[in-house]
Amino acid sequence: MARNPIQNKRMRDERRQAILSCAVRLFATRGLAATKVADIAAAVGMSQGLLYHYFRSKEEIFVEIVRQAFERMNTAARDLERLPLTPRQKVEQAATTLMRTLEEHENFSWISVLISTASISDAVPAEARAIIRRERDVPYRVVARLARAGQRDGSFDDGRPDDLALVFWTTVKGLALHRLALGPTYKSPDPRVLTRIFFSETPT
Amino acid sequence: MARNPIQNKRMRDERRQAILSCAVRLFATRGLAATKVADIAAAVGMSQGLLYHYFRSKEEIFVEIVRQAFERMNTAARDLERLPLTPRQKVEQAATTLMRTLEEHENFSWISVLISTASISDAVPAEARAIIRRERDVPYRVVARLARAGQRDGSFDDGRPDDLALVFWTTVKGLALHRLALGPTYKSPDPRVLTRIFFSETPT
DNA sequence: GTCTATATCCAGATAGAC
DNA sequence: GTCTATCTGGATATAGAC
Repeated sequence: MARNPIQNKRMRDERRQAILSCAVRLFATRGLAATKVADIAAAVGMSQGLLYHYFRSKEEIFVEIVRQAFERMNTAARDLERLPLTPRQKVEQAATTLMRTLEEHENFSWISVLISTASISDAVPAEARAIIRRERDVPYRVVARLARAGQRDGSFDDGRPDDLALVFWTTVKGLALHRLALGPTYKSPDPRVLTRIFFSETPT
Repeated sequence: MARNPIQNKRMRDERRQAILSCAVRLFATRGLAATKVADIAAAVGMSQGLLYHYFRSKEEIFVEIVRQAFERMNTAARDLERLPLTPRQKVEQAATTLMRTLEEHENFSWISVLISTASISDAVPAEARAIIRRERDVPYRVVARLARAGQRDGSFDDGRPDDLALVFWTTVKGLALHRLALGPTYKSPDPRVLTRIFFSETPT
């Protein structure tokens, strides 16, 4: 019974995703170097040898995680920008969504921390570093453009748009870090602590 | 010519500090596991073997860094709290000092990142984890008390004090991360992005 | 105190049976 | 595709000369 080669590929892709999602948690909590291939294999429930049929090396797994993370994050940022909403509504939606995601999807925090630490590490694969350098500015630029638009239409307070975007995202990254440090105890703050960066009061 | 045993101890302590300050940078940028003892020894300019006359292991170096970092940070936080200033002035001073430190002393960012990542890692020595659990809340509590005081005397806006403290410190930690990611390009934002967490406008 | 040399261990990657 | 067994390199920590 010869199997469909397309189905074969799909099963292979699913297996690769399973490996990636187990590895994210380990890389984020232990770092690349301290994570053993044996740990990843155990987490996903396969032998160490088999793992090498899906990825050529531990580093390749890491690079693939970084690649996918930026793809999703930057797509989401650009999608938000295109929605038919006012700058103020976009910022409010972003803040609410981020606070909720932070609470509900632990995975978001893991990936955030993984990228954050990889950004400053010189112990990550060169290819990962290249992706990071190329992609990391996108969400900052989207928020900076939002800030500029909101200041133009008068609904935002003053402040350098680049500064505001910086504080916005560093707060999100900081909260992700905090969320993991606290574990299940964590409760996201009111989204207004984020929107307040851009405008003081919130009358609808 | 027999040497003074007190002088001997002082020289030994200085040497230990030199090792620690070299190791901070390496641990922060590579993580504990990826930092080789040989790297630390090379950075401080001694042989690998000699390093073991000052510390029993790589992990002991790490623990000592964490211990000293919390000692300094928490002392500074408690000192600020005791100054004869209004809550508003204390927050403004903290924000200004932190933004300036961030820009001028790269070391602050390294230590901040080291502690942040160590807080969520389960690949750090148990003793380091114990210190972190015991000490990490101190700065949050100081700022939360400040927020409460400022709300009582009417100079701060509303908002849950714990939320405000959380956002304050996560922003600082996030900026430290960003500062290292950017390198010399980095320029701190206006301190008002921090004070704005507590009160909207800044008339003297 | 300082070095060089080395014992020991452990993890990444591979080979080859099923 | 999946496993077990193994090769190999490299890093920690120690030993011992100076």
